[in-house]
Amino acid sequence: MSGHRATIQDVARQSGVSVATVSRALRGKANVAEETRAKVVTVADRLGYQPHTAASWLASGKTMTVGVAAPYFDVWYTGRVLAGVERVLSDAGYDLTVYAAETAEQRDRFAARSASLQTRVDGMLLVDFSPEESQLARLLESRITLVAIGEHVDSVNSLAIDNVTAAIESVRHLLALGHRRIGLLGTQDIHLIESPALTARQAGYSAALRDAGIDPDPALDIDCELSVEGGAEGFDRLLDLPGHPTAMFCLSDETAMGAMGRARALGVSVPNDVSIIGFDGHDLSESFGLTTMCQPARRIGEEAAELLLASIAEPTTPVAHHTVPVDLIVRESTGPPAH
Amino acid sequence: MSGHRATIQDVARQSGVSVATVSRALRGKANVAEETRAKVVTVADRLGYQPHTAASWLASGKTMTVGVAAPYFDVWYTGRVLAGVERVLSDAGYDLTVYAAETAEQRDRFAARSASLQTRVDGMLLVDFSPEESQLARLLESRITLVAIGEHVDSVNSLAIDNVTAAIESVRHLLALGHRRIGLLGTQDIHLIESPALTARQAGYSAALRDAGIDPDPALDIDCELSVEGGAEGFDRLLDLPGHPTAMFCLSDETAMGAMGRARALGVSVPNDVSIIGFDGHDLSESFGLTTMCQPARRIGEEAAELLLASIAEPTTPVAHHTVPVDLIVRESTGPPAH
DNA sequence: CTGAAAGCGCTTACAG
DNA sequence: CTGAAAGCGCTTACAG
Repeated sequence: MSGHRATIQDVARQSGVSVATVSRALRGKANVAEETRAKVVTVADRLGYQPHTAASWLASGKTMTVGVAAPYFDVWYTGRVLAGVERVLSDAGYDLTVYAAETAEQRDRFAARSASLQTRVDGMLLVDFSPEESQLARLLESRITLVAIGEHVDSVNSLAIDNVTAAIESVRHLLALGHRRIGLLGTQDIHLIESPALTARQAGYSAALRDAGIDPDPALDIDCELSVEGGAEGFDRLLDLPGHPTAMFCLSDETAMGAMGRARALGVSVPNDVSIIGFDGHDLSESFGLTTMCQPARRIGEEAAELLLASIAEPTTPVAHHTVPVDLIVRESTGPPAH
Repeated sequence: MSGHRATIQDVARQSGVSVATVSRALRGKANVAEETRAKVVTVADRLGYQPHTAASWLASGKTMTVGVAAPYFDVWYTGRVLAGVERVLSDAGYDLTVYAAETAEQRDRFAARSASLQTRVDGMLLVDFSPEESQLARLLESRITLVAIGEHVDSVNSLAIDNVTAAIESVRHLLALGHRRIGLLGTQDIHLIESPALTARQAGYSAALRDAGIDPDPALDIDCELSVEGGAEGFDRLLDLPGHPTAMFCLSDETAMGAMGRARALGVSVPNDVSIIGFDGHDLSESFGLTTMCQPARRIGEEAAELLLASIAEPTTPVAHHTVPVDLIVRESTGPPAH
């Protein structure tokens, strides 16, 4: 009414019952006379009453909030996962609080807050965030319900693709076309933050080559940023190499499309002069004619959120690691090497 | 220690002071003996004490959390804005809670929660979310500190580009090249949720045409989705038209790139057969050689967050509307019509 | 500089 | 089915 928030006291007073009854009535608990409930609801509506968030949290111990720690909210993969997570959570009545966790410092700060996060969220999603031992220890100690996305973390529920196998399959596609010198683009975060997902893809790349009797050439490992710009820059670096590769395996589609854009600008023909393969299944990969290893990012977000909700509801469920299938989509950006 | 969270009581007991002093010491308030503070900090560290989130909120009235309501977290623009917002907020010690607000129903649900949001966040960012009258009323009534991004909302601080002028400039570029039949792609959300930003761009499109003595042809207004897929579909629809346009103004870069991808697949030459211009300045627009109206999405997010923090700190500041400049970048996707 | 006390606004056994 | 009361864990005037 008159400018200030209505409290449960106001509702109680105006409906002539106790605050305990108001609480029960409004939260749909049993043991409230239908008549009483109707009266309380009417008054609450009229006053525009909604419970004080912090007061409910404090009294009930539940926050109806889930946190998600992820790197780079402006990257396609993260955005997709986030959209999936958000849909499932909001359907279930949960709010979503986001935490940037790309740099080592951010991750540390995040883990250091574990104790207070425990009282801030009911559960936490970790996207491409493989905590260091000390970070994991804090997180586990705080007993926050956790689900890891994109990486298998010991003693934590997780949902991820098999990056090694996916990378092997990608590189084998290039090998089968006849390529022998295959570059690797986008390994910067392997060195910067030891991203396990990327490290696994790198391992798959090496394994596939070795399996074909080829020794991975360190000179072909380009540690450019995993981004459009990084891909463009990496493409240049790879082209400058004496005896440049005839194919490039890019660790993300954004990197791959950056490389293709650079090729277009330079008049380098894809795939005739150089084949390019990406990783993600980005919306735009089809428009680019990009061959890519498709992962269902949005679905991953949804499933992870469902897993988290289930494990919030049933905290004793044993830890499980789920693997999500991927799918190689061959398009025009890959072909046999020239001559 | 022994499995359970340490409370301020534990710290008080073990450091031999009152909880009031612990609170002051840990929150860096003045009027605490340096010696006392040191002791308290030591004990708190040893116990891994961190304040209970809800208890602080309830007692202090501050949540150190900001909310952002935005449509489509997996769209480039939203992701960029979000990344900018996140950076500024986390630097300032604020958390970020996200609310999806794309459908009319989501927006309604969101506005209906105003009273509880007031106790959940210290301020709120509204991205491309021009509330209906009743929604705005609730929001204002709840006295949440608001900043609108992308659209000017009456009686709310805002930060936006000038969509009308930007669209006029885009279309004039095509007119100057000699185009007379210019299609418009991506107007679906104008009809679905009356997106004011898109409506403004549409208005600019019409104004530029009329100004050149051309009557906008409703048949050239394609209400496809503002997305890669939508662009591809819209491209087909436009091409199927008898006497199809020689140029297409796409309301987002994703739409434009979807259209370009379709052109590539069909063997339609851009810009020789048809010119395409986008809107956004998407990372990949350069790789595509796409002419586009560039808006500094990340910067917009950062500035809006700064604005919000300032107005949380100084709630009495008068309402202001800020306009952010845009920049037309001409690339290869636009050229003179073939005739 | 420090402590005792009130208060923030709910939820939840516990009685009845 | 309902109410009185304790308790959730802090912060913040108010005294001293």
